[in-house]
Amino acid sequence: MSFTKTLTPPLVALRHGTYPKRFGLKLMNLKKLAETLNLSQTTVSRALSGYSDVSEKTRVRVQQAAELHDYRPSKRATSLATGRAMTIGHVIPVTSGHEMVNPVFGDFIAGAGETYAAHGYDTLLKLVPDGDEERVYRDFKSRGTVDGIIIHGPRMNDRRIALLREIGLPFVVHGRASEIDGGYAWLDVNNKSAFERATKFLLDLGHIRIALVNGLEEMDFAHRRRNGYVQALSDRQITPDPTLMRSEEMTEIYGYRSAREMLGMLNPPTAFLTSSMITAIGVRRALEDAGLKMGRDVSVITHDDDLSYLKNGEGVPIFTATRSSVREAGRECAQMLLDYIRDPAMAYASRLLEVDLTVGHSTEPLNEHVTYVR
Amino acid sequence: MSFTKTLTPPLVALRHGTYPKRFGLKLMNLKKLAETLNLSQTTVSRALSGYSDVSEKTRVRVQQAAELHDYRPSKRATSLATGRAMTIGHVIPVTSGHEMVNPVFGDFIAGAGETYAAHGYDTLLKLVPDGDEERVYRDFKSRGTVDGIIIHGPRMNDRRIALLREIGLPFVVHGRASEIDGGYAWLDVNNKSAFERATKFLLDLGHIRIALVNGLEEMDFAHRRRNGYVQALSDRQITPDPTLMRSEEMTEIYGYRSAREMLGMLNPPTAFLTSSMITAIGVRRALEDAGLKMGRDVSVITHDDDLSYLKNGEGVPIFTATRSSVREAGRECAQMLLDYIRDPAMAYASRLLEVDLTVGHSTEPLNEHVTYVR
DNA sequence: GAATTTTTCCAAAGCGCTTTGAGTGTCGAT
DNA sequence: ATCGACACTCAAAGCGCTTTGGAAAAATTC
Repeated sequence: MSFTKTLTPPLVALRHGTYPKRFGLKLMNLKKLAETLNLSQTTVSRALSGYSDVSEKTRVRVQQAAELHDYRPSKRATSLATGRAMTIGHVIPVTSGHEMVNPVFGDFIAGAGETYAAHGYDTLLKLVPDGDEERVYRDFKSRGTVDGIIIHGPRMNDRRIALLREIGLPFVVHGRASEIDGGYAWLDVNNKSAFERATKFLLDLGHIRIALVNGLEEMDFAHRRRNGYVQALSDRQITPDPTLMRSEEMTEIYGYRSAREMLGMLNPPTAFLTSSMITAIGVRRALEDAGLKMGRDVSVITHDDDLSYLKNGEGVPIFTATRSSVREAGRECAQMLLDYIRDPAMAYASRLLEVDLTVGHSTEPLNEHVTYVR
Repeated sequence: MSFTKTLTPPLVALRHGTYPKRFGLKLMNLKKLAETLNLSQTTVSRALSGYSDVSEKTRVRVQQAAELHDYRPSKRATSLATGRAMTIGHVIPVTSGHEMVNPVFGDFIAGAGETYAAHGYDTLLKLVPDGDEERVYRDFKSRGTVDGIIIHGPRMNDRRIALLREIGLPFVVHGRASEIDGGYAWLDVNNKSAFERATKFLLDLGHIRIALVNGLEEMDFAHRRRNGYVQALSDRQITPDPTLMRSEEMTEIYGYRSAREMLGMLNPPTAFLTSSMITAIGVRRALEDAGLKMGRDVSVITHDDDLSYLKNGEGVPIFTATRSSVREAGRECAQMLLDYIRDPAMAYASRLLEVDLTVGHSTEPLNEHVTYVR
């Protein structure tokens, strides 16, 4: 009797023998532990789970034995028996062409991870090429890999939301999807208000030609930021100039290139509004290349996600910025999801975080006497 | 009969009812599918797994039914039955005080994730406070949560390596641990050679006072880089000047502060060697604040992990750099680990990646006539 | 056409846990 | 002595899969 497998991975993963010899013999399990203690599996299990069911004396005895034999219930078996994976999935869309892991993601997941860990949940990371999301979600659901997921980087009219509702997988959106009315849980930064305030701040300093170096506008957050920017200009009867607005993936290079191009215009901007610190750094580099001093000659405001490795200066910030901690957002999103998993009958929660507008060295009143070297 | 649980989470997670009603009824499972098809569970299972055991005709029939009912075998049940979790763990140490998720991590895991996905493995992310590692590893092992792990940020004489060997959990180290001889699988960048070459390059340009703005020196990679730097100087009969060497977490601020301080010295450095792009950007900012032009006045070389959101310029790089793609490292580490899990009898593999030294705008021959404004 | 091999299918045992429903023993109250 | 109440403990039934060891049916050989 010998069989072969014809299907190839990844359709079906390769099978090997049982668990490697090199890595130790069989582990302790509930059955053996119960035998050792002369107790039933039930009692041992309940003792370790802390049910009032079992006497204090027995519980202590069981716990000590468990410790002694380094026993912990198998996650696989527990989750099969309980029907809960005790795992949360994070799905990160990976757009081919410009594959990149958004730098804010690290801090977000650090925040979320704290919350999960405190509740006994694990974090599953899934990088998903555009278009594959549906397959992944359905897979999560039918294979029971995770108990819920967090959606990153929502697009404007994100199809994923309807999809997940249909599939029936608990989820919380980090951000929002415009044009989809309610019916899902989300946590977002008040992007519109943030950029409206930032723009007004620049206007108050006398700047009129304000450039917007935004993220990709199919991303919901970028769209909202743009709305805030346009709103502020309109409120002062200024017609937004399309040549001053850019929209791309927020890299350093993009900031540099955009600023460089705009500074080369006949009627260049006197202030920049950027969507990330990295991009702002690129803008700054372009300014310096052009012999301009940030602040004195040209003002810059950026959104700042308060990333751990990219603090906005010590004391007075380098950049005037609209700040909102993405790590904190992670913590809160995670809590929302866990609450929701615990009680799915709960109303959909949503939370809108206001930003701080902190003034740094990068903004000053309009300087009329800047010479642009072209 | 009513029981209560006395232990509190997270020691024991709260129990709830079965899976939420809101999220759909019971899913299709093997038993039901087999009934539907008038076949045994065995046959259905084997058909879906592609064993030669079952006839082509039946296999097609089964696969179509599976598709129709959106059936996929439960991951929980499969992994209990096979004894394999089909999950790889990534353990990221989180040092309290300066909690930060290293920015290179995102790209590394993007690379590793590609490899895992291609082999049907999931990625589990675990942020672990310093000192908790042992508990986490033992937990992984005894609960069977993962099939293997990748170790990040090895320290010089990292205790984790011996520990994991003792516990018997397959692992691959991203980096190395000096002073531990063999007996484990690793993949590392040739840090010593990289920094030795970079230093020689600067020496060849006439620079003598070269500052080293390094990562934390308890990190193995930083230690090796320093060795390379010292080696290059010694080879030219230059005694390393301790006042020109810094070692800290690689943030932008740190680069700025270090450069600022050193530029204020009586005998300031004419070139900087930094351990990350982010730090180099800080150095650059300090130079500009001091009215110096990078390249012309002061040279800078940095290590560049080739991060997706922080490319080193277009065309001619901004910074002369020792480059090595951390995403590629992720891919390779993952492959090593999977190979190892597949065949634990395999010899421990190791791989040393050489770096490219690419010349950019940030290095020029020593300029004797720089005026330092203090 | 009988004997043998090959192909195709299956019943049942396990993987290691949780949980239900019930049983035993003790104790104060009747 | 009997009863219910309470405190402990347990056997057994799942959870949803994979895999072993056959067995029946079909194809091949002699």
